[in-house]
Amino acid sequence: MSGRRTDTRERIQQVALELFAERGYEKTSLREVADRLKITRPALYYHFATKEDILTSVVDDLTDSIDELVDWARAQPHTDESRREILRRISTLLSDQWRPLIQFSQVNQAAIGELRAGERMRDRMLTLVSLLGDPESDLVEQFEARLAVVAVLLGSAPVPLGMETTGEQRSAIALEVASKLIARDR
Amino acid sequence: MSGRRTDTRERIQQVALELFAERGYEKTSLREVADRLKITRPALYYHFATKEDILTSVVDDLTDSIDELVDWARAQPHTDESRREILRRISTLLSDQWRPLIQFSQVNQAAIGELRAGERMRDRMLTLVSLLGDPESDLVEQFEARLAVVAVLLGSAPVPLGMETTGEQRSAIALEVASKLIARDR
DNA sequence: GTCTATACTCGGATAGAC
DNA sequence: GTCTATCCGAGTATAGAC
Repeated sequence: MSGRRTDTRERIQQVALELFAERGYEKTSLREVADRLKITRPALYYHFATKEDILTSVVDDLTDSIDELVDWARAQPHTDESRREILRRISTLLSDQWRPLIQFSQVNQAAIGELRAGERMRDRMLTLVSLLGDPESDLVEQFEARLAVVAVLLGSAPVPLGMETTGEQRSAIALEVASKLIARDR
Repeated sequence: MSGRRTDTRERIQQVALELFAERGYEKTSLREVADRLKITRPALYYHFATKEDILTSVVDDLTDSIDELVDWARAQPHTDESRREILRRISTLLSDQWRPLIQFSQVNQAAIGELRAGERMRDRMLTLVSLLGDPESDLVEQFEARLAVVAVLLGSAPVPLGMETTGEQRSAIALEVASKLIARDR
């Protein structure tokens, strides 16, 4: 039943993600990917037709992950509390599974920008943001909703904020500021 | 007195900036740069020793531009009004001279990240941000100051905010939200 | 499903003439 | 200050064996 006999394809995706995030898509050679996996370059071509296909598959995975959150968010009522909960979930995902993915997508926006898959990903991101703002609301409030997501993203970035702050502290601060931005009943 | 007889060096920087911003540093070949200028590749090497030197020179120009603003900002009193004025100036620069530079630096952060010149640029950016926040203030306020700059940046980005909004509108909205973020006497 | 061997292309860079 | 000619290395990709 279990299907595939090897997990090489997944391992390629994982290593590619790491290297793309670290050194950028263009600067990463398939040589390095293969070496790190202790397989040969041509072996990669059994699993992916081109280098770009590897990039696409990684982007698609991130998009799927965003989709899950979007689906959940869609089912929520339009209250301040549920909006805050959406931000909380984004924050949690960011400091957990999404961390490498986000670093990857920021570092490689030049490469992702040219992909159809990249278009899809940006589209879902905008959808997610739109769920934080009431479509009825004015442009300022919509901008604040967008900025709230950026705030949470910024909170998970490895830029120190004053000396001796931990990542958890920054995330908490970011979440607090973001929540204020989307609070509507005041 | 005027010094140099040709402006080729400046034209190379300008074309490189355009191409790097459009298609990314790695994907831009010196062939394209030379072709667009109607000179040959080796001619580039008269003005710049390596491709990376071209990148460095562009980054340095941006850094100098930030420096000017930092110097001005340093001389201002620490009031809400002067902080708001700093944001206003950033916003103006962004919709004017800085636009291509900022797009360039966002698209190419993978490439810039590895440069000494990139380190310098980030450093100045952080300095600029720190001038928006009272160093005495708590971490939340410092984070808000940082987010205010990001807000202004976001306002100048070409992402539509609802349908039919002009760039000027978005900039104005961003500036308004950013000003609220750094307002302290409330 | 993975390997060896290899073809092919392209980009950065240099030497040296004009 | 710009050109022609050329080198070299890296990188993607394919053919075909195991």
